[in-house]
Amino acid sequence: MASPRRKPSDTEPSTTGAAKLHLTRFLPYRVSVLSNVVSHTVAKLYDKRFGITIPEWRIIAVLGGGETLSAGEIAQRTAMDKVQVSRAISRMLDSALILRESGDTDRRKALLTLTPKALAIYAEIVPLALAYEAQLTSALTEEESVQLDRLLIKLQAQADQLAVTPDPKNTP
Amino acid sequence: MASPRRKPSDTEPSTTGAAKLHLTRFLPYRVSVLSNVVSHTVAKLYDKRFGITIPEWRIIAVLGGGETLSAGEIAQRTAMDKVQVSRAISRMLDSALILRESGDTDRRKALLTLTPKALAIYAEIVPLALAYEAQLTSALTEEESVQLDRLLIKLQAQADQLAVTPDPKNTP
DNA sequence: TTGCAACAGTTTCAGATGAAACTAGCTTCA
DNA sequence: TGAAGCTAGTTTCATCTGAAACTGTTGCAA
Repeated sequence: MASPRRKPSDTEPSTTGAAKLHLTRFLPYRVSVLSNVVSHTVAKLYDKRFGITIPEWRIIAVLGGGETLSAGEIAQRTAMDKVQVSRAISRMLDSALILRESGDTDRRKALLTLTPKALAIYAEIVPLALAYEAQLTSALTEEESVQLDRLLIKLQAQADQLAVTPDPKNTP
Repeated sequence: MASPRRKPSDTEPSTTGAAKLHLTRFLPYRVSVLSNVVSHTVAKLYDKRFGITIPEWRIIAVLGGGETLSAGEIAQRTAMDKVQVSRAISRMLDSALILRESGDTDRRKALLTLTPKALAIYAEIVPLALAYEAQLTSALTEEESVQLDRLLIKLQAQADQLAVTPDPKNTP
């Protein structure tokens, strides 16, 4: 059935001496798999009904309130890098979802606003997005949802830390 | 303080008539951002010290016990698609991390085993991976870790459901 | 048998990606 | 001023990716 060698009273310390690791219990793997499934599902939703990608959706989401932002500000708020934002914007210009005018004070900054067409998509897509989110969390109790919120905040903060400082011991 | 808008009795019904959506509170977005940061950090770790990618690491992880699996089985256990697995395997063949021999009974299935070189990487990498995971969860209490485990299981199950059946109402 | 559908794995193709180089506009300070 | 160095955003390049097409193998059924 399961484990071939029964006696861990090893005489051989090196061959399989290391700790074992089950991928399905490894947090980075689990988060990645969850994210993939969720993103894929959501991407299909957006693409099928509105013909937009997730980067485009994110831009619509942050500009949906009618605000005007620069590409850099969009990058910050959507956690995308500037290249991704630049490309999404150029697609959105083609499909008349966004309006670009260069700023008066600083002509490097482009001021970006959604077109009515994009605002209409926003109005339609938000309920769908929220419905999906609701379905996703429908398996959770109210209390668990609160826990999830707290855990995600903590994990994100810690992950950000570790991304900057890979190994504390190596940086004295 | 949780919910920001208490009174839905808004005075402006059409301009932003749709429900608003804050990206930073939208679960799919949050999971995606977390996954990106974690994956990126982990990928750097694996690449820098061992010159392997995450797909390769996953294959090493599932074969690390010394098992022999087919590519299809690896795909299942690593949640990668067969193309990804195929490509990772061909890279690993080049770098002598994996051994491939065609099966006796079914010559379509290739039997894959790690080489000693890969097992050595496994032995080295597992402690690093577990250390990263431990650092990631070090911000959580013991109880929170248990909660996280339960929440991830529930969310994954639900996400899988929704991936298969996008909208229950449309499938009578 | 042979014909055909199903399966394992690979390759192709077209698009997505990120790092680094690049362009253009702004700021600083000698 | 004006050279040097920022910053915003774009483009290039090399790689990665997933869907679909393809190759070779097996199983089944007429």
